Parts: sequence; structure tokens; C-alpha cells
Amino acid sequence: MSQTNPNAPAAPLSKDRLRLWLRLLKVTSHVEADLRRRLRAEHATTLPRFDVMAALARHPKGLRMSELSDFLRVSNGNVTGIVDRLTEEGLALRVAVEGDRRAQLARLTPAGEAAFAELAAAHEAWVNDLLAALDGPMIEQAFDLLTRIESHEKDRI
Amino acid sequence: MSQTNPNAPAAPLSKDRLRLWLRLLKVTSHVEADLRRRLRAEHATTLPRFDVMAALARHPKGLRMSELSDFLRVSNGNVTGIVDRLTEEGLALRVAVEGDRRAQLARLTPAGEAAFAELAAAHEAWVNDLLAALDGPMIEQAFDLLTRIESHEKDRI
DNA sequence: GTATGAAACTTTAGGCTTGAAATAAAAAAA
DNA sequence: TTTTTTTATTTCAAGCCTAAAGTTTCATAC
Repeated sequence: MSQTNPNAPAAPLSKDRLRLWLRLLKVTSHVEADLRRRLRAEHATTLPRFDVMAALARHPKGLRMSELSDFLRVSNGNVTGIVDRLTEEGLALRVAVEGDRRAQLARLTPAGEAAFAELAAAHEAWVNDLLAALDGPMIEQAFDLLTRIESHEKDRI
Repeated sequence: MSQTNPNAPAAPLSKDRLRLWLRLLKVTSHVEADLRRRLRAEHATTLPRFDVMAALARHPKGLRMSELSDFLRVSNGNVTGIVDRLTEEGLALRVAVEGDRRAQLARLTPAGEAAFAELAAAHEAWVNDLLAALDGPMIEQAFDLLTRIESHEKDRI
């Protein structure tokens, strides 16, 4: 489904796409770094922990470790460590699954839920500030561009 | 310079910006993960190593370790390790700086330059493929959106 | 010349990340 | 039932990343 003719000389578009990618990466990395910095400085936590807590907050009944790693698109071993650390701090816990002694559900504790509520509010405000230059129509435009990239991605598989 | 009135109720735009950010992060992470996967699978290397090699390739005379970490926006200690590993494999080397025994220049070896040339060509082709859904005008649009985010960013500091 | 402070770099501790190996339990096959 | 395979999770090794502490060298002030 690629639009490029393999026999054609390198199109100038190829260079433009590369420049765009580098620019996109730079901007998103910068925003992400800012969020990480604020999470660390103002809330003594990290983005991966925030992501795990966000996933668990959406699923109050808990998620299996494997569901969690699927959801977050990270490896199994990765979430093991993060949930370990959240558990040590009393923000998460593991509960046995009825009828399957291999599996465990990770859940937020009440303290974890309270902590996440604060984090989520701060996070939304930060993002709102970082993207404040974009108004409604521009946001639409951006969604549109992302959808194009994503749908092409699915073609490729 | 923020357009939001702190006394106003949470604007719906705030939620839209958050949704956009999550979507943006998802798409860029996916593209980045794809590039990492291909670098590993097809060229037995990593994105951080590629980034260091790209910086050194742009500066044939070499870069001080601190210039390198400034350029890549990562910590000093970080580049120490990456250059160490590139050096172990004969792709980079450190040369003393005339007149300052504290400093060292990191440079690519001829083998490193050759390896990078291959990597860079493959990388450009991958990005071209991943962003193939974007034509010239859309690329312009995207640059425009990124410029807005960036320029607002500078306001905030 | 000596002392003080700054600069360039490395080392260290701790968290994140992956892929691969290990463990344990469940499910399927024999 | 016993064996085999699959599934859920953890552990491990190795690289990436940061902030903070440590080392060496340079520059400046005295």
C-alpha cells in the first residue's frame, strides 16, 4: 500500500518526512520531559508509575499483571517492578484471583486512589498549559493528522 | 500569556488537549518503538547509540563529551556510558584536547562512519514509510502545529 | 606559589525497559 | 492418571537514564 515507486529516485518528500519526524520527536520529548520533571519535583513520582496508576484507576476491580502490561504496551517484567514499588509505598496491592492461583489482580489502595486523583488533576492542568497554543480547530487538525499516520500504520502490518 | 482565565470553570478545551496529548504520545511512541525494534533486529544497535552516532557524524572533528550531552539533551553520565560501549566496539574513540587535559573529543572511527551511513539510510527509509500517509501540504500543516506548541513553550519560561 | 573556585568528566545508586530464562499452575493430550 | 503443553508471572542480565557525589584539571585571586 506504499505510495512510493521503488524505482523512482529518492523523493524530496522523504527528507521532509524525516525532518518532520525529528521535529515531532523533539517537541513530544520536550513536553514529556517537562511532565516527568514536574511529577518528580512536585509529586515525587515518575511517569511510568503515573501510567500504571492511571490504568488501575480506570479499572477499579483491578487488572491482571498481564492485562496491565498489554494495556500499557510494555513488557511483563516491567510492570512487575513498578507494581512492586507502588505496593511497597501502600499505593497498590495484589489480590489473588479466584480459581487461578497463577494470576493476580493489581489494584489501587484507597491511598493510591487519592494520590492518583491529585496527580491526574495536576497532569491535566500541565498538559493544558503546555498545549495552550492550540485552539479547537487546530486540535481537530492535529487529530486528523495522527489518524492518518495511524491508519497507514495498520495497512503496513 | 496563557489564554485561560484561572477563575473560569475547567474549559472543555482542557480535556481535548489532554486527549490530543495522549493520542500524540501514543502515535510517536509507536513510531519510535518501531524504529527501535528495527534498529535492534536488523542492525543490532539501539536508538541512543544511533543518536550519538548521528551527532558525531555531523561533527567530523569530534565533540566534547559535554557538547555531546548538550546537543542530545541528556545527562553527562549518560553519554559516558554510550560512548564507552561504542568505543569498545571500535565505532568511536576519544581523543585528547590540545591544551585541556580535562576534556576529550568523542569521534567516530572510519568503521563508525561506515556503520552510520548504513544506519542513516535505513532510518530515513523507515521514517518515510512510517509517515507515508502524509503528503507535502500535510507535512507543512504539521510543522505549523509543532511550531505553535514550541513558541508557546518559549513564552512559558 | 598557594588556595579557592569552577569546569570536564566519570562513577554511583536507583529506577525504567526489554528479551530471555525460570517457576508454578492450569489445561490438554496420551 | 501421567505427560505434555500452555499460560501467568517473576527473575535476571544488560542497556538506558538521571541526579548527585567524586576526581582531576584549569583559572583566578591572593
